[in-house]
Amino acid sequence: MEAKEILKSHIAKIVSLTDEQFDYFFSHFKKGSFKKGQAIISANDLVDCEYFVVSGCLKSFYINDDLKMFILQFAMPTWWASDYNALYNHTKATIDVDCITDAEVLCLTNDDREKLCKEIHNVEHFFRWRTNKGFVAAQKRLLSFMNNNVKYRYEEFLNLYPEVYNIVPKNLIAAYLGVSRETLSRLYHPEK
Amino acid sequence: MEAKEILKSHIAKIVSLTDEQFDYFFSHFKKGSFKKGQAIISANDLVDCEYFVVSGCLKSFYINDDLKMFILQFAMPTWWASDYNALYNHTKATIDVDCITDAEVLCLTNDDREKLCKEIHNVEHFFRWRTNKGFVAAQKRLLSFMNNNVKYRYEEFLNLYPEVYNIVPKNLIAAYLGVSRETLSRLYHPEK
DNA sequence: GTGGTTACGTGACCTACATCACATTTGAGG
DNA sequence: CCTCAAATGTGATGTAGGTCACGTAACCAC
Repeated sequence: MEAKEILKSHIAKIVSLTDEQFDYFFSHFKKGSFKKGQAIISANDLVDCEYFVVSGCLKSFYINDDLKMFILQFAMPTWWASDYNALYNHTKATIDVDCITDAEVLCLTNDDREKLCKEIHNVEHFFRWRTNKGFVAAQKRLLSFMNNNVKYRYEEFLNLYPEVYNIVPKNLIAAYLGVSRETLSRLYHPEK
Repeated sequence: MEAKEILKSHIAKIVSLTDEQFDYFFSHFKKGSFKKGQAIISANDLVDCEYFVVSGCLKSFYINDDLKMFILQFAMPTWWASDYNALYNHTKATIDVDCITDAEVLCLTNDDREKLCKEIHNVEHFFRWRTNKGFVAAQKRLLSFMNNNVKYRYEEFLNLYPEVYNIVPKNLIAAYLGVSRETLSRLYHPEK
């Protein structure tokens, strides 16, 4: 399936756009192809786009002063990624986005999104819906963080994102769970 | 200032509504008054409203099987609160919302919000903006959780929400930070 | 007032997870 | 098919923060 079709059916699940509306909407996206390991956003960049994943897998992550990595989000096909804090507030990136596998994405600038939201009411509805989802997911993850130990969170992750689990190395899953890779390893290889 | 004025100036910071539009918008809200300690949403309730705080302070929180409390959010005047997961997905509440102090709120049902978002484009814009803010804040908190120790997070909280810090007892702040009240106490009373 | 609930302080001890160190396996690229 | 880097396993040891226990102080409600 083409990038355009993938985006179209993704949007259609939430709002109805006429073909003309969708074509107009789509005309604001720019295709991008990236290789495994390649950076899409780097800390201190100016961020002006968000990225819709057509194929492959991205991660968005923060690197702290000790060079420890924390993964905010994985992004599989039909998911969106960016440094939303930087994007919305026109500040420099504090997080990185890069490719876990080769990936194709569709880029949409912040300005174009805002323009489209103004011009097409249903587009604004779509983006509101999407953020609502993201907000609820983030709150759930926060609660799980406070409430559950690593083992539970690991299994929860496995159930929630089996398709990610199958692609992503365990050290990255550890970085998503906020735990050391050693501890994660010991979880499913109980010593002795 | 009246509830209506407070809501009006809160909205006006983000979008412009005509007076007629705002009056119509406002006509969908129902006033509510609650006493300190009173529950607004209880786990297993059906949730059909979200709440705009006019005065006082609310908390939304989860109680786990060991009866330990985790605070998702405080809500001061002009902030919004609900069990958004339950509200958006029409499921039963898994979190509670109650009053830390006497409080006045404006209630808006989910159906009315959706109706208003459809009818008035700018209203949809406002709610998209609001959730964007919430999403970014939740992601920041998540990162801080993974990256920083309790002491740092406590000070961060203090800087971010000084007005909450002055109202709310420390055991609730501990529940927000996801830490035991004993540990929090030892932080600023370093034992000799 | 007084009694009782809620907030807060602090010591002793426990535990989940981090860190460091090193060995082993895997897999992608030449 | 080889090589080298990345991913993974595992032991020893350290530590932030939890839990339990108990005591004091502050604040209602009556």
